[in-house]
Amino acid sequence: MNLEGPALSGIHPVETNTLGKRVYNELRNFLMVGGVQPGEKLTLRQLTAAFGTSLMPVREAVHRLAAEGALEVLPNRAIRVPMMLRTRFDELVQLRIMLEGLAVASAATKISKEAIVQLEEFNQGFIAEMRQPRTSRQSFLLNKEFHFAIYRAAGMPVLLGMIENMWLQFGPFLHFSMGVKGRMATNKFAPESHRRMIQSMKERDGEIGRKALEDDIRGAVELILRFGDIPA
Amino acid sequence: MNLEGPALSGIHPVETNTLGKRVYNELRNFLMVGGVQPGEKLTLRQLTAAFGTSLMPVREAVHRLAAEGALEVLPNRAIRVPMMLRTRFDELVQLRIMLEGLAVASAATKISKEAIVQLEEFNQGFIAEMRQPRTSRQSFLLNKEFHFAIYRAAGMPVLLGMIENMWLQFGPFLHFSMGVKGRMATNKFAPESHRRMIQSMKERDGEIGRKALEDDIRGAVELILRFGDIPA
DNA sequence: GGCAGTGATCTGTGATCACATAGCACTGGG
DNA sequence: CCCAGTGCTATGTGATCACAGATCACTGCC
Repeated sequence: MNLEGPALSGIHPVETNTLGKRVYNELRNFLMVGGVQPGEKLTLRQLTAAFGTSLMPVREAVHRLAAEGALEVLPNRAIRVPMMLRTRFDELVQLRIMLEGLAVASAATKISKEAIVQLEEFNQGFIAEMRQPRTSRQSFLLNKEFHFAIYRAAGMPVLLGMIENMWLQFGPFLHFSMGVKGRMATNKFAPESHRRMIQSMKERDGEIGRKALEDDIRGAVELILRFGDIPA
Repeated sequence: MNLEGPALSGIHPVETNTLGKRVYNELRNFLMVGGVQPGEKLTLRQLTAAFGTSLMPVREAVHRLAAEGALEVLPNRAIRVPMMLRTRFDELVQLRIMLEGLAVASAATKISKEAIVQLEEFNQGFIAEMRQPRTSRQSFLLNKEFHFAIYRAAGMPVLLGMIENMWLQFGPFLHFSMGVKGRMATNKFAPESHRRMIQSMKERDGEIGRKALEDDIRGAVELILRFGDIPA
């Protein structure tokens, strides 16, 4: 059997082997898009039933998410989604602006031309999706892909992990604005700040990109604060 | 039995209940002080033997440390301490300066007078310890306590967790400089920058503190680069 | 002599069982 | 009517067993 050449063009890397990781990824995505309410309690056995596995993979996934701050184990050993307090929200916003700002600035100095083209495609898709009256989860995903395409280009893997972590912890806040009031009225100025970020990449000017990103985040934050009713 | 009053003055909170957490803490400290060599492989069963428990608590601790970037699970599912490459080292330094700089600046605006007094005590102890010819692990611990007393005063719990994580990932680098060349020749200028950090707290000037911290870190970094021989 | 094939051994993963404890509805005395 | 006491249920934690896959030394054919 010839293992070289085009015969293998249709082969994909195996779909994330270990069961624990699959549970982790699904639960993670579920949290990141605001699938559960802050303060809501989860139980291992309830999750095992949902995923159809045994306790073990769920235990691993939950513990890992707890280590990342996306879940919380109370002194009672009960598991819940962290409460969303205003102080925590403000801290997360401040950290996001700092961390993602650094990533944008770093990316501006080293992103490839091909990646910039891809950025423009993501943003086109994002804009098209936002024109639809009924903003869907798709717009969220496209927005996320746009942002992380930049962050990946920064070439700072540790920072990238931190930023993923921030988005993860931010997820439950989205529930407040998106879940309650139907799908969130997406930030109207996002395409504009995205355009400025792309422009900064072309001009290799990190500080312009950093400012555009800050505006992008603050735009979303304003919406959350307006619609979200976050407890003090 | 009267549970109020001074009868309970000698009671301490129970020593970190769950077995998994104890293993996690011990392994964590071991890694943070550079107890294992970068690239060294670990096995669960070897650790279970060392800790005297069953596989379960060790599995939990190892997975958590892997989630935090202090350990690494290879595609072979083997577990090892991450390799210490120069690019990663530089990234960690950059992030430490940014994150810990923010913490210092934030602490300067809100730290209490009592905490400042405690800072001076830590630094006195640190200086005294450094005068000893044979610099021990004690000086490392006092230095750590000094830094984290400031970071805790910043009142930013999420940031605090990130910084702990950075120190954890930094640990194996210390092995290079401390383990190989005997105990590291501690940064001679550390007391000076510590003094400047204390001064900035008193004057409520975050930017002075941030600069002092950066000098402190860069001083240590220079030592590591000089003695450590970190692979490219 | 080099190397594919093979078997034993070791390692991480997943399932199942056992257990201490938290949570809670119920009850009976005040 | 309130509340301490009590037993039941559910939950997270830890131990043990089973298993697939990786690693590696060995072997025997080319």
